[in-house]
Amino acid sequence: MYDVAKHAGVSIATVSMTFRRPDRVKQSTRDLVLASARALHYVPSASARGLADGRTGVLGLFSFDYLLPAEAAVLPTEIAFVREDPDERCREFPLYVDEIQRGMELACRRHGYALMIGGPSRSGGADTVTDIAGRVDGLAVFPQTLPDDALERIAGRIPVVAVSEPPHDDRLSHVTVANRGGMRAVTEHLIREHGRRDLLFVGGLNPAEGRDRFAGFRDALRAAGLRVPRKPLVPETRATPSGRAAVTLPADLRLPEAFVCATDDVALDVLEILAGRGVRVPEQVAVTGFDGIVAGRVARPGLTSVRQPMAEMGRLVVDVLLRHIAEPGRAPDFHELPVQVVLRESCGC
Amino acid sequence: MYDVAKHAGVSIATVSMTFRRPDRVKQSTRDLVLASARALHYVPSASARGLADGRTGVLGLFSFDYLLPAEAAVLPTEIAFVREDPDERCREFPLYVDEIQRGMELACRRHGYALMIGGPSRSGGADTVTDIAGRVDGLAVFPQTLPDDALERIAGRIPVVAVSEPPHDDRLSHVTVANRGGMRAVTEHLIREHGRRDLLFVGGLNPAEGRDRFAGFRDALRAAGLRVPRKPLVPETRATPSGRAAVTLPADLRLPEAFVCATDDVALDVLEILAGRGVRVPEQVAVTGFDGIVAGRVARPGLTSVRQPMAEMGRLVVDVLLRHIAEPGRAPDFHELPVQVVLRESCGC
DNA sequence: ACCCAAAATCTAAGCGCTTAGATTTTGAGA
DNA sequence: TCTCAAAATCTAAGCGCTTAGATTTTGGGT
Repeated sequence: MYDVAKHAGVSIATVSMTFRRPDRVKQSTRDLVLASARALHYVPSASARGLADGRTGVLGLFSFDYLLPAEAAVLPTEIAFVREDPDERCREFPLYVDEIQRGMELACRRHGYALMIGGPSRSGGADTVTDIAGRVDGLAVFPQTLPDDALERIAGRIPVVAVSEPPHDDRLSHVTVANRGGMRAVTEHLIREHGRRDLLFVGGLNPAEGRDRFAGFRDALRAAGLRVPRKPLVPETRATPSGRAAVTLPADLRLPEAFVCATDDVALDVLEILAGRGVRVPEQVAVTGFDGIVAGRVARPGLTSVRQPMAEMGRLVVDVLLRHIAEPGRAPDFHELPVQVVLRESCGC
Repeated sequence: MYDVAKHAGVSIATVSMTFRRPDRVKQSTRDLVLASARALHYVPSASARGLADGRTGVLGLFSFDYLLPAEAAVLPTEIAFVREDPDERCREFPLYVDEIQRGMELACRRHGYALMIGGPSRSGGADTVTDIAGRVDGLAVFPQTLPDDALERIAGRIPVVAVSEPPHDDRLSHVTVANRGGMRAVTEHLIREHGRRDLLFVGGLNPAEGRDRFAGFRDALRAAGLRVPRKPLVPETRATPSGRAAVTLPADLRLPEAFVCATDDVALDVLEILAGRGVRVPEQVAVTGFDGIVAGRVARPGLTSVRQPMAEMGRLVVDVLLRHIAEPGRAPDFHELPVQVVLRESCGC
């Protein structure tokens, strides 16, 4: 900036004004400054600006600790022909968090913010997060990515919204979905439309979310006058070749009339296990999921699921952050968005 | 930091050292400082650090100007049941750029960098990009997002790599794929394995990329001794209800034995048009795409395509950026990655 | 030609950190 | 107990911007 000022024969304040408040600078001066900036390849330092005016113009997203594929996949140097890509690929991307992220990207762009994406790395989560937190004006975090005390520390400095997580800390804003109602709806569908009465709930990996969904499952059974189980089936997991944690089912498991799964991820694993055991879905047993991820439509049979409005969630997360940035000290917001039951083949439809 | 220093009874230099070079601080002092930091909810300012040491620890991605969906989608407040989601949804996400982005995310995280995502917004591209450029240590840009002069201006300040774009400026690093060889391979597959001899190349929306792919198409025809067309069919586009630009085909178009499309996006539009006209694929005509996007596997029939190694590209982009950051003044890198032909039903397989 | 408010521009004080280089503390060895 | 190099800590000078408030310029009215 000093160079531009010298080149244009003005003070640095004028250069700054030219960019920040062009209306306050005489036309001729403005042109002069802009010409100099162009000539010198001037790129303003966002760090300096952020330091000077106390805001960065960036929102942050602290995302999952994705499995990090092996350092360098060995690529064929020749052009290869493959019959079909393994289903596995869709299981890793896009997940529902990716769709929420996309929603945030769009919303950020619309509001003139950039989005910074980080997540826990092997070096340990707490450090990385203050790293991110120090760069942004507001932060969205996915569940299970951060210890609560780190969250609160950050929330004391900048707005934080917990995404896709049942409210568990009233000092944080929350954006979540109708986990309970959605699960109840899909369960009732199985009962009413497909006459299934022997339903088994298969739990997921996130206990908090799963709790609400299990409650919805029980609501449906209770309303239908069926026996209401006390606990979900909590499956074991194993690591797939690619490193993903996949659910396993006991070999001697009695086959219910339907597996009601806490997440699509679990449901897809269940579908795979059943296929491996020669069990036909939905003829012998129905399977449903929750989330509405892309892999659910690629699967055969197509997975009946409860879709979260992910893009909308992302948008809302940004709205909430911006609102709290504009209005510091505002009380935390709480939003629960509606869901949609997507009927495909795996429920019997 | 000043508060932490006061609270711990040390100088700010010691606080800084505690975080940057812990080995240079006595154990007892370090504990004291960390305790104070925790007590005061200290979150270091990345702006200040970036300003002081000249690097931000962030890589940037300047991405497409996605179509921005209408402000607030009206969500049902009741739980709705839908039979299936329209294909349209997969057409918008994830695109191949999203998969590259994901590759960058992972690579960034592995190297302790954060990733900042921005793109042109309605307010005009050139401003936003210096905005992004000023925040990062290196920048990846997708094709057609920026005027060349803006790119060069930035490249004069920080490393820039053009992603998925044939080299067209030797002052920039490039990461691209075997567009020509890949297209030749899939075309030869149609000719050799399926006996198609009357092939029509349908151009895409990115002329530069399309040029190489068309060249590969011609290579295959020439090698097979078939008549080699001078030009691709460049289709008109129309806006879909959701705002996407979809390809159209002349109503009186003579049906070839195969549509060889420059991108999956075009190929999927072609599939849809053909379905609308009652033409059976692949029985009456084969269709192939290029890119390997997720929507291609969701489509019926499954789309035969040439898959780019997108995750790998993202990883490589990050490698190139980091290399140039570590070694300023290094000459631009150029990488062309191999592709894979994915055979599904639309080619007749 | 002169006055004076409005417009344009400038001066200078930070913003919160990093890091040479200066200063103080430490503790092993005499 | 004293010495002195090594270890620990501190002082202070920026990093490149923003923005009050001070100063200068402008130009319409007399």
